[in-house]
Amino acid sequence: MPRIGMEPQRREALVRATIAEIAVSGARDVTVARIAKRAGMSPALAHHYFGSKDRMLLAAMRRILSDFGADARRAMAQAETPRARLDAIVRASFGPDNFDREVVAAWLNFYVQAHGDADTRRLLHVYHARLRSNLVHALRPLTDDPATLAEGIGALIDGLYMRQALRRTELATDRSVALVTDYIERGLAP
Amino acid sequence: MPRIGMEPQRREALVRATIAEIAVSGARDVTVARIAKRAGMSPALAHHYFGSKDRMLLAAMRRILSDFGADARRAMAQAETPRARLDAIVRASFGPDNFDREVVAAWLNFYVQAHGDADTRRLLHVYHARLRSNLVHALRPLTDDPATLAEGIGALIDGLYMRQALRRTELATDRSVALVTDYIERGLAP
DNA sequence: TGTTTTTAATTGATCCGTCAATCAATAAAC
DNA sequence: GTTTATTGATTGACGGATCAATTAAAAACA
Repeated sequence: MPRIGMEPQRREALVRATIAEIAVSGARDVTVARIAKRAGMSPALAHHYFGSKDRMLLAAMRRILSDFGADARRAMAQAETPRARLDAIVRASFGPDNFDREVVAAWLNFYVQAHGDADTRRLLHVYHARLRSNLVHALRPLTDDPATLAEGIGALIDGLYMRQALRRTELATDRSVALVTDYIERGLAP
Repeated sequence: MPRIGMEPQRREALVRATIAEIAVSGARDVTVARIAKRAGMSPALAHHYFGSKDRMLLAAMRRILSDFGADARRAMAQAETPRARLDAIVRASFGPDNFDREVVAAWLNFYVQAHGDADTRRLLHVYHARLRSNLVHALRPLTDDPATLAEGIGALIDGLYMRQALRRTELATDRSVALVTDYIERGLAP
C-alpha cells in the first residue's frame, strides 16, 4: 500500500529512531533492524533511503547538532549585552532539549565515534568551532584573554554533560548552569 | 611448546593488548581475534584465560583505574599542605601516563560503556567517588563548600580529557593543568 | 474517459561476512 | 599419568546489505 511522497517522513522517522535507539542500546549495539522496527518499517527500506548504517548514524548526529545550533541562535537573538549573550549560550547548552536522556547518550557516542571516524570528527569540529566562536565573541568586550576562558567554559560544559549522562538523578540542569555561570563570573573578575 | 606458569604473563599481555586495541579500533570494533593477535596468542587462548570478551574489556578498564589510583596515591603521598594535595591530584589527573593516546581512548569508551553496562558503571562510580573524596578532603580546610567546587573540578577535568582525545595537537597537558589550577584558585578566592 | 506504462514504496528472502565461543587434539611439564 | 598450555577447526548466531517481487499511485496515452 505505497502512498506517494513518503521519503521525508521516512527519513525523519529513521533519524528519530536512530537517536532513540542509540540511547537505549548504545551506538555499539545499535542495529539497523532495531532502528527500522522502531521507525515502523523494514530494514530494507531503511537501507533504501540511507544507503548504509553509517549514513544513518551520521544523519542522527547532524540532526542533534542542527537542533542545538537552532536553539543557540534563538537564545542569542534576544540578547543585547555581551553578558546576556554569554548567559544565553550557557542556557542553550543546558537547555531541556539538549538534556534529554536520548540526546545526551547520542552526544556521548558522538564523541567516541569522532575519535575513529573522519566524517564525524569533522562534524564535531564544526560544533566546537561554532561554540568557541560564539563564546569568544561574547567574551571579547569583557576580558583580554577570551580564548582561554572560552576553552575552559567549553570543557566544563562538556564535562558536566558526561557526568549527567551517567547519573539517573533528574534536574541537575540548574546545578550545571550555576556551576558554569559561577565559573564565568570568577573568570571575568580581575 | 607449553611452558609452565604462563597464566600471569598471558593475562598481562591480554590486558595491555586490549587497551592498545581499543585505542586504534575503538571499543565498538575491537575483536577478540585482534586482541589475541596483538598479544601473540590464539583467540582460543584468550578465551581460555578470560572466559569472554566482556571480561577482557572490564579487566582493561580495571587496569586503567588501578594505574590511575596508584599514580594519584603516589603523588599525594608527598603532599604536606592541603594546597599541595590539590595540586598533586590535578597533576596526577593529567599525568603523562593518563594522557597517552591509548589510555585516553580507553577512558572515552569507558564512559560510553558505563552508560549501558551495570558492572562498568559501578567501576566508574568507584573512580568518581574516590576522586570526589580526595578533592573534598583536600578542599575542606580551604573553603566552606568543598562539594560544589569538587564537582566543578571533576567535570572540568573530564571535559578537558574529552577535548584532548579529539585533537592531534600534542602538549595540551600544561594548558589543561593551568586551566584547572586557575579554576581552583578562583574558586578558593572570596 | 478508459487503458497502459512508468515510477515510487515496500518487504520477504537471502547472501556473505564476521565474530564470539566451543571443542577436540597435541605437546610439554610435573 | 595427570595437569597445564596451546591451537586449528568448527559452530552457531547475527548483522549489514542486496535483490527480486509486489503494490499502488501517477503519468502518458488512446
